[in-house]
Amino acid sequence: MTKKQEPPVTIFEVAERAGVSIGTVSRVINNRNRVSPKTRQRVLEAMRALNYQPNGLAQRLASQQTKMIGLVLTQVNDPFYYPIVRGVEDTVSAAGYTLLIMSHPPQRNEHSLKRPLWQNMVDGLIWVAVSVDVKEMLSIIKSGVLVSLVQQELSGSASSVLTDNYNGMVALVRHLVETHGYQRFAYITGTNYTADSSERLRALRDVLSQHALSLPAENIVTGDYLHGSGASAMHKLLALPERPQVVVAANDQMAADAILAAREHGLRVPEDIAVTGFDDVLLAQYTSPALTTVHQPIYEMGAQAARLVLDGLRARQEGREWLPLKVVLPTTLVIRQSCGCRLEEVQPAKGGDV
Amino acid sequence: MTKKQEPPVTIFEVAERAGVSIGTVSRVINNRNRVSPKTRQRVLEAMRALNYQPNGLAQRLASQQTKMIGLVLTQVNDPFYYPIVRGVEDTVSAAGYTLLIMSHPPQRNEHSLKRPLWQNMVDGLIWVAVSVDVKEMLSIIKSGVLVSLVQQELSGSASSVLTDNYNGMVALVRHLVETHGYQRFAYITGTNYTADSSERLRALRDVLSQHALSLPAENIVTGDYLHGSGASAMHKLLALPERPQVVVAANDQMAADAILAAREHGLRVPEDIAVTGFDDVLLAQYTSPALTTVHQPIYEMGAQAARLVLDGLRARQEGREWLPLKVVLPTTLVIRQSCGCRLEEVQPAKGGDV
DNA sequence: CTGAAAGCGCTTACAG
DNA sequence: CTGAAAGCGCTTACAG
Repeated sequence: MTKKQEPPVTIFEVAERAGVSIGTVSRVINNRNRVSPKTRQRVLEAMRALNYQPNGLAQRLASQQTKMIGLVLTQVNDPFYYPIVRGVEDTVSAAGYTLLIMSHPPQRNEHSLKRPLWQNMVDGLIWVAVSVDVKEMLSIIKSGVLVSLVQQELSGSASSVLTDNYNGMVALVRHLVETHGYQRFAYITGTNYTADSSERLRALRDVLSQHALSLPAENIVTGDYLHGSGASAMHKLLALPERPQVVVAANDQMAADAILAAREHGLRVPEDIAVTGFDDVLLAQYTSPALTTVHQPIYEMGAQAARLVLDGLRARQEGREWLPLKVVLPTTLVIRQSCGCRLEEVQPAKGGDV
Repeated sequence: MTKKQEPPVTIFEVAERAGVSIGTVSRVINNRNRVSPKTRQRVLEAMRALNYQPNGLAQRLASQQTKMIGLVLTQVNDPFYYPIVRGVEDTVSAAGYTLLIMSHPPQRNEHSLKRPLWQNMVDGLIWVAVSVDVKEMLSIIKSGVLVSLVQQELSGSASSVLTDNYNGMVALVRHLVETHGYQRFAYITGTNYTADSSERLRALRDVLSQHALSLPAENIVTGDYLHGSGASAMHKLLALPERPQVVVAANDQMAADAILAAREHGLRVPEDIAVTGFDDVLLAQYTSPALTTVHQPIYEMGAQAARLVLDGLRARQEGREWLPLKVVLPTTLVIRQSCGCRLEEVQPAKGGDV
C-alpha cells in the first residue's frame, strides 16, 4: 500500500518545542549569527527529537541561492563522457552544491508548456560537447547563470575547458613518421559538433606537410566517434587503390572497430596496417594489439569545468571582479603496440580514467 | 567582468503587462482551469515580450510537488553503471521530472551542518547497487520518499530491479560443461556489496554439482569488479597446483584482465585456459579472444527503476493503492570465442548498452 | 542574543 | 472565466 504520509515536520514545530522563534531555529541551522550555547542546545535537541529536515526548496527560495548546478549532456551518447560526470559531481558536491542532470538542452525562447522543469533553478551550468545555439546560450548567461563549456568555446561570455588536442596529435603523428617512417596516412574523423576532431586533423596535416607528406582527400573518411562507425570507415579505406600504412582514428572506439575490420579483411595489425586512437579510454588497453593513443584527462575536464563555475559564483557573491577563463588541459602520448612498436618496448600500462 | 544581473522578471510583471492578476497568469502557465482565449493570448504575449521564466523553486514550494527524483550513485565507480544513468534520466525527464545526482548517500540521522543540500527535495529516490543501511533507508521511506533499488532488495518497503543473474550463469556454465566438457573450474568474485556475485557463484556451483563436478575453495578468488583485480586473481589461480580449465569471472572487466594476465604467463586463451565474463559491456567485443559472457540489459535497469518510482508517484497522486514491485529482467548468454568456441561458430556481435 | 515581520515567487481553493 | 488572499517553509534585515 501507499504509505500514509505523516506531514513533514516544519521549522515551526521545532521552534515551538524548543520554546524559541523560528528565526532562532533558522540561525542555528545556518550557523550564522551568534546564538547562545543553551538556546542552540535546546534547538538542536528539538530538531533531533522531531527528526527535523529543513525543506531545501524553501531554503533556496528564501535565501535566493539555489545552490544547484546543472550539467547538460545532450547528444552525448559516448561512454567517454562518464568520467566527466563524476568529475563534476565530486567537485560540485564538495562545495555544497547539488547537481542536476539535464539531457535536454534549455529552451529559453519557447513558451510551450512542456519546457524543462529545472529552469531558473541553477546558479551555474556546465555544458558538455554539444553544438550550442549561441543566441540561446547568451540569453541564458544574460539571465545570470554562470556557464562553463567543455570542449567548446564562447569567448568572453563563458569559461571553457579544452584539452590540447593539437599538440597531442602532433606528438602522435611525429612518432608515426619519425619512429616508424610511415608515409601513407588515413584519418577517420569524429563528429563535427565540436572542434576536436578537426583540430586533430589539422595537427595531422601540419606534421605531414612538415615532412613533405600529404593526406589525399580520399584518405579521410567520416566517423561519428561511436561504436560501429570505425568499421565502415575501415572498409572504405581498404577499398582504396593504394592501402594506407597507418590509420589515425579520431578516438579509441573507432580505432578499436577499425582493428576488427582490418582483421576481417585478413590483415594483421600493425604488421600490414597500423591503427591509432585518441583518448586513452580503458578499452585502449584491451584491444589486440593494444592501442597507441593520446591520453586525455577526462575526469579532470569535469572537475575543472565545475571549479570554474564555482569560482565565478564565489567571486560574484563576494562582489569581486571575475572573468571567464579558458583552461587547456595537457594531453600525453601513450605508446602501445597498434602503431607497430614491439611488445618489448612498451611502456607500462596506463589506466584510463574510470 | 561579472555581468551585472538584471533582476529576473516575475509573475507580477507579466500580470501587470497583461492587465490581469497573477492568478490568471499562473493558470495559463499551468494550463489548468479554463482561461478565455483572449486573456490567454494577452498573457502569452506578455510572457514572450518579457522573456519570462517561471521560478521553479517557487513553483515547487507552492505546489508542494518537487517534481525531482534523486539518483544515488555512491561507491559506484564502475563504467558499467553509466547506461543506468541514461536509462533513469531519459525516463524521468520524459515524465517531466528533473534528475538530481547524489554521490553521497543521504544521512538522515545526523544533524551536522554539512548535510547534503538536496534533502527534502525529491519525490523519489533511485539507489544503485550499494550497501544500504536498512534503518536509514526505512527512515527515508517513512518520510514519504518513494524508493527504487537497483540490484538490491528491501522487501515490502521499496521496489527493486534485479536481473536474472542465477539463470544467466546457469546457461553459461551449462554451455561450458556440456559443449566444452570442462571439469576444472575457477571463479573470480565481485564485491559483496550486493548479492549478484554470490548469486552467480551459487549458479555455478549448482550446475557443477548437477554434473557431479566440484569447485574447490582454493579455486575461488576475490575480485572487486574493477580494472586491475582480474589480473591479480588470475595470477593466484595460475599458481595453483592444478591449473583450471576455465576461469569464470563475475564480470567482463575482470575477465578482460584475466585474459591479459594469462597471456603474460605465456598461456593461450582459450586453448590453454578458457575465460568467461558477465555483463556484456562494449569491452567484451574487443578483447582477444572476444568474451563469451552473459548479457545484462543495463540501460533498461535504469529505465525500469525510474518507471517504478514514477508509477508509485502517480498512484499516490491519484489516491490509488500501490505496492512496491520487484522486477527481474532477463539475461541472455552471448557466445563468442573466449570459452573455446571457434570463430566460425560465433553468433553475430551484439552491442552492449552504451 | 532573540523576536516579530516582511519577503522569496509562485499555486490554489474560495468567491463572485 | 477571473480576482483577492492565504499559504508553501524558510531567511534576513530591523529592532530591541
